[in-house]
Amino acid sequence: MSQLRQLASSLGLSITTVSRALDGYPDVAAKTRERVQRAARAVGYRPNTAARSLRRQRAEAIAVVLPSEPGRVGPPVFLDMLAGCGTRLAEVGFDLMLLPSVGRLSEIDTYSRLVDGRRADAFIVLRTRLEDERVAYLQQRGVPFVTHGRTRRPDDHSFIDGDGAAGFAAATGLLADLGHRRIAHVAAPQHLTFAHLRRCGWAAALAQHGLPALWEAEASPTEQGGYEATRALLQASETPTAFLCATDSIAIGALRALKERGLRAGRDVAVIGHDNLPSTAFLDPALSTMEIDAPDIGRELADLLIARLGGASPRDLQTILPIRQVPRATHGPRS
Amino acid sequence: MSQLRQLASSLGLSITTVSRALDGYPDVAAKTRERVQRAARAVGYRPNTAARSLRRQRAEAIAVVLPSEPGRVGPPVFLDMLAGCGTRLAEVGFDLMLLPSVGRLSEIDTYSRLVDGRRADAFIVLRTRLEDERVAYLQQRGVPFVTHGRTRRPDDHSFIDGDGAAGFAAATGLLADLGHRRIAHVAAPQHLTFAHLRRCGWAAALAQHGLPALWEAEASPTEQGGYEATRALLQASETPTAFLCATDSIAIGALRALKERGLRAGRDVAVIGHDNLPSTAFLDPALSTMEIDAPDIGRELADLLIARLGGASPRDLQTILPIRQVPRATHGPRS
DNA sequence: TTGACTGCCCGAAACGTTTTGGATCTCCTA
DNA sequence: TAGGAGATCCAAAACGTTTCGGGCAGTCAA
Repeated sequence: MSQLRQLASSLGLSITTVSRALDGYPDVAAKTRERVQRAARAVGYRPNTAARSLRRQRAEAIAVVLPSEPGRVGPPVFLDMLAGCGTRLAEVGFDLMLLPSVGRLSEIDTYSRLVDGRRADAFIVLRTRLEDERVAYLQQRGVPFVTHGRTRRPDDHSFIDGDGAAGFAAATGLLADLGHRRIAHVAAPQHLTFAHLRRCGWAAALAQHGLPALWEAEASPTEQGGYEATRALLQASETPTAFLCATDSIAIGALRALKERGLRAGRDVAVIGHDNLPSTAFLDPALSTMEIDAPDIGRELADLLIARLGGASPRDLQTILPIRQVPRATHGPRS
Repeated sequence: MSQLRQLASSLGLSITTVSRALDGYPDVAAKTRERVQRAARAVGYRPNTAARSLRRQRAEAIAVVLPSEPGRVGPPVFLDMLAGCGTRLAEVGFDLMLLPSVGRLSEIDTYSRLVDGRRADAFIVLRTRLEDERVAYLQQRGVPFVTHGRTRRPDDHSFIDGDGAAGFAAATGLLADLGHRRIAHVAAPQHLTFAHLRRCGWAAALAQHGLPALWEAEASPTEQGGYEATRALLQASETPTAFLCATDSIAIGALRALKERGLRAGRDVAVIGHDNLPSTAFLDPALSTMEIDAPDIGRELADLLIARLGGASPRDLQTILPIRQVPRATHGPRS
């Protein structure tokens, strides 16, 4: 016998009344409601999720499809963000589903499985790309979603993002003010929006300062990628005096490549990263970096999603968070 | 109208037959089955998850409750592991749910919500503790689960774990063979099983080599923790010549503390970590470390879970994976 | 006294599947 | 030709909730 039926008969009430009492409907006597709630708590009653979502026509779940680029899944900070996001979602009764997808092809397949099977009510899209087929798919299907990062046309969807362009422009300006004239950018793959925007910030600031954008390399977003790209940049006849790296992982690889050339970061050459990975403060020299200036971006992401599910328009749910510079020892005075 | 009903009527069949055809029952004519499958593929039919799991009495989902210790959620490698695990689980039709839990109290609460609401069919328990109430709860409720890491009495449940004791014993032996006589251990919190076992390995190897276990500190498993603990160890009148760290994060903090004292890792003093974090190969000097020697531990974890759901006994589902030493530049010849 | 209204409660339908327990038809054997 | 054995198929029940559409007293105003 179903739990609810059991509870109802033990109270001498109908399942209707018990259900309504627990859901807080007004047409239940206050006394009855209290009696029901007490009894429910006593036996530890929880409605069966499948039955409830079948009847209610929603899954009470949010899906995150992990974009599995070759190598690493994503920056470690994803896990913290998802934790914060899940905590907030739990407050309003939603659970978080984590779906890894292997190939590029299976990515949309995973989405459609979740949408068609009504397994998820909304989506979180990570690592957005300039042209993002996931966004296109969800828009076409009319499923609510929020992206972490923008796309080329961010106007028509809800997103949360750091102001990478401003952050990288500021860092570039900082380097220029220190006297650097040959400022290189070690970029992440440009189809990723965050990488594109960071590069834009760098390029814009160079133009503003009348400096040439001659030194630039695209790296896979790993230490190895940063290492290789930096070595390539050091082949030039005139080598850069500053290396603005798209991520801290890239910067760590860059530091290694520079040291192998006998260049001391923070003295002979400047290096700045982005993400403020936990380890960067303990490197020697400590890495100058930057980070999104928000206490809990996962929670903010969840808030956007909740508002979206509540019917708010995507246009009103677009958050760009400021970037905070974290100057340490590697952006050094020099040139 | 339900999708299934629609599909059935468009084919001139009953929903029973369509359902059975898709599920591969033998009492459907081969011709009919093929016709049904083709039609289902054409319209992109997917059974409604809620309805299916209501009827089938299982959620087709596995839950991971993230233990949120203060500070960081867990080692970044968790995300990769979960991705591998989810990929394997998806192959047999299970989805992965990620549930962050805030306080210690809400942890069991989260478990019971999922169990009572039949939201998950099985659990993955991360960061096991010597005395683990989560394990006790799941055992008492009779819910299948697999832990990542052992408990004090691992015999009665299924787990996957690295052989931390052997790995740390081997590393200690390596240091002893290099001539180190004062080998310190910078431990992680000892209520965590992995930390306990690593410390056991260190202590056992010291005893075997007739060396004293005099230098030891417990650190929170972060760079900051390693930094502080190492500084404390350096206060001793006779300071250690080798620092065996429970994790790479701790080791990175240790490296910093040592450098501040003018001690060069790999020359004046030896440091070894564990986890082989992506950045450790690019540090200068590159960190000597170790790691679990398995291509995809997440997938193996999923395999255990699948076997467990298939009815296998927990005793037959216990995997201890070997640890591979990753010697680099910091375990240096010296003493 | 009657009718409308309110406060509280309940029976039954509905959600979209899976599965039980036959029903029908054909073919084969005795 | 009867009857049994297979091969296909299907109607209806079931899963455990939520919610629609009343029903029944009691109260209040006319």
